[in-house]
Amino acid sequence: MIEKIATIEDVAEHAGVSIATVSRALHKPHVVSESTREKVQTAIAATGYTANVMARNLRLNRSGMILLLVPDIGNPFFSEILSGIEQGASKAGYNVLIGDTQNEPEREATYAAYLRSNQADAMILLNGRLPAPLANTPRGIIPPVVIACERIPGCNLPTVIIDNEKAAFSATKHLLDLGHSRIAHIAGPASNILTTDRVAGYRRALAESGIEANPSLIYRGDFSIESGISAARALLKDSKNRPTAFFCSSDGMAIGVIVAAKELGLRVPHDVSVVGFDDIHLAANYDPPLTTVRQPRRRLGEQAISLLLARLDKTGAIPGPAENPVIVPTELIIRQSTGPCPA
Amino acid sequence: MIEKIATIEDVAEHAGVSIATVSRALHKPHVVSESTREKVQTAIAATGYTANVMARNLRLNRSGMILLLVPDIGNPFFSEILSGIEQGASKAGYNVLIGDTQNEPEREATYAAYLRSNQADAMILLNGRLPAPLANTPRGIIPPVVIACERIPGCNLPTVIIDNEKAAFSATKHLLDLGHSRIAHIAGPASNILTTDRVAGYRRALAESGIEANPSLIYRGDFSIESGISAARALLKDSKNRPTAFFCSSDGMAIGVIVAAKELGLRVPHDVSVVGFDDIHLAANYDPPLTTVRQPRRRLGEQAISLLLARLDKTGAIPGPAENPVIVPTELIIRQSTGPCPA
DNA sequence: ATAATTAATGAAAACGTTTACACAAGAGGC
DNA sequence: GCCTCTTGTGTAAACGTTTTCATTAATTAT
Repeated sequence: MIEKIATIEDVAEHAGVSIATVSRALHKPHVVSESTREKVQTAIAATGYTANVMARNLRLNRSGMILLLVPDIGNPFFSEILSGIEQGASKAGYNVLIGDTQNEPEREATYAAYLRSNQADAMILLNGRLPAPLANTPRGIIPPVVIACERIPGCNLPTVIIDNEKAAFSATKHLLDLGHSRIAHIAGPASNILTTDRVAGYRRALAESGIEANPSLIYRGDFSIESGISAARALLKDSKNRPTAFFCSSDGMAIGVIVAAKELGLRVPHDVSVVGFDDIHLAANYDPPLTTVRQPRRRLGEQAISLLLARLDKTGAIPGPAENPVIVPTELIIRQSTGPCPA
Repeated sequence: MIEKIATIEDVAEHAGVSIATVSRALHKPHVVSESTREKVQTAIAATGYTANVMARNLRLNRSGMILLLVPDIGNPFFSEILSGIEQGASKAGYNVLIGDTQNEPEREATYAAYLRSNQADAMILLNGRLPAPLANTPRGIIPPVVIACERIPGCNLPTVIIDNEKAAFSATKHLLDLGHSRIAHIAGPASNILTTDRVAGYRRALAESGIEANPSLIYRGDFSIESGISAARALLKDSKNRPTAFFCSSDGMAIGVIVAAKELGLRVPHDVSVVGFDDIHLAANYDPPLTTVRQPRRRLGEQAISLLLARLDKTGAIPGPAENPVIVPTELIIRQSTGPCPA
């Protein structure tokens, strides 16, 4: 007994109509008479017909797929953004295909080619870099791409981000207000625009308090717990003029700093204050609960998908980037990892 | 200037050959003469041709898509499994489409329908439940589906899991060996087979030590930190005969227990020992570092995809579940959240 | 009554591929 | 010189849809 999947032709035959009528009964019911509509319905039930989406998409010249490029799907930071995107996409009848690029330009290029090969209708970039095939798009043609999380300088595609400079400023300001002056900054990777923006905010806050930024207090990590640990170990070694506070560019690195501080017998926040970035779920339940900059991750995803859907709707119209980039607000969440500067 | 994407026909014309030859030059190079192969190559370069994957897939009657059903993509537990799957899949030329079911049977059914509608060639289930459309597959027809993480009783599809009973046994045994006898168990949701298996392992360990399991020491959570907190609050309230140790069915709940214990001024492990499950990345860096059962998540994913690929290869052959289920070994990682029972 | 409109349907083209089949030309064996 | 093989290529059918266009029947307007 061979499994034969029913096609539209089987349905047509069973209902005694043409395949065109079956198709219309499904997609433009108002244009087909009630009696035949019923016949088609029973035929569909009888044959167990399910439309072949691939054939449909080929005809319609769309894939129904939105490609999402993320640097690392394992990072919980991205999963909530993803969730916001997924929800908006599926409401609009799209599926979200996740491309885990692992920060490799090669993989980015491979995925970006999906746009050309009709495997995806549009793309959202969370990776902060324009894939090669996209970079040399002919002038005047705007690809269906939205950038989220990290702005890409010199690229005027629709973008939704947070104000990293401002967020870093307020985090640093919080530490200054607590009386700290030796404030270290554990930054992200150098290649990252995030890093530049946050360092700038950190610097501005110090400057406004009349403090000259000390380059030896800026350390470069990679957002991971481990990089936070090693940064803190290095910075806290010299017990004489060690920093009394850390502003970290991710919650992971902040946790790393706390781990290292405890290792050295330092209490947080009594001896050392620590501010993170992102407000991952665990931040509230770490010991001590983390003071951090909350990124509205779900909102970020929602905004990104809605920008993209708008772009896909206007078939030929200029997708006016009226206010580009879209900026979603952050919030400094003060918990118990920060306290007054020790005497 | 209208953007016109080159088709195989454009290439054929440009090279002065038929479209059949172009197709062959691409997929069966040995069968076409060297000179035309070169002509085709230059034509491709000149036109900027990229094959339309959708058309190709329609013709070949495949989608190149593997559907992965997960209950919650936001859970970091799944992301490493995903990573293992993704790697194997992309090596075999497949893409992985993630279906976040949010534990809703409706969404599971919607996604499972992708198999019928040719949007996916195969499916991997991490959600521990057979989607409705799959449940009534005609006898004798084995759908291209692999189950991972949670076995589904009465379902003999290829499965790859850990031995939950045994893992729970060894975790509980570890606590017994430390002298604990009032050992609480924070279990997972009742609907979950995991829960049953782990409770059984917990019970067996107690029984082997001649301890009768006390039903009031078994609490039901949902794997979240929050549920761990409320379970521990309830169990630790009665300071008289409170448990001295907790075996938790997830690291999240274990962290919750620790949060609650600290809240009450109890020290871990001095006053209370805690064992988790999963060994998520943070477990090693929590305070204290968590004793936990390590699940080889990447291996789990790799095994699942390799089972699936094997199934997809043998076109009609019986995918002999020679050893079904495949069991990947777990490991008890002893860190500092467990210690001897207080006097 | 007849012309003009509307409503419902079917035939066939199209989407961009892959591949079964047919065919032509050249190579080799007798 | 003829038959057979091999090699390379083209023609056309198929994959399962949607949609344009034409056709018929039924309704309305004149």
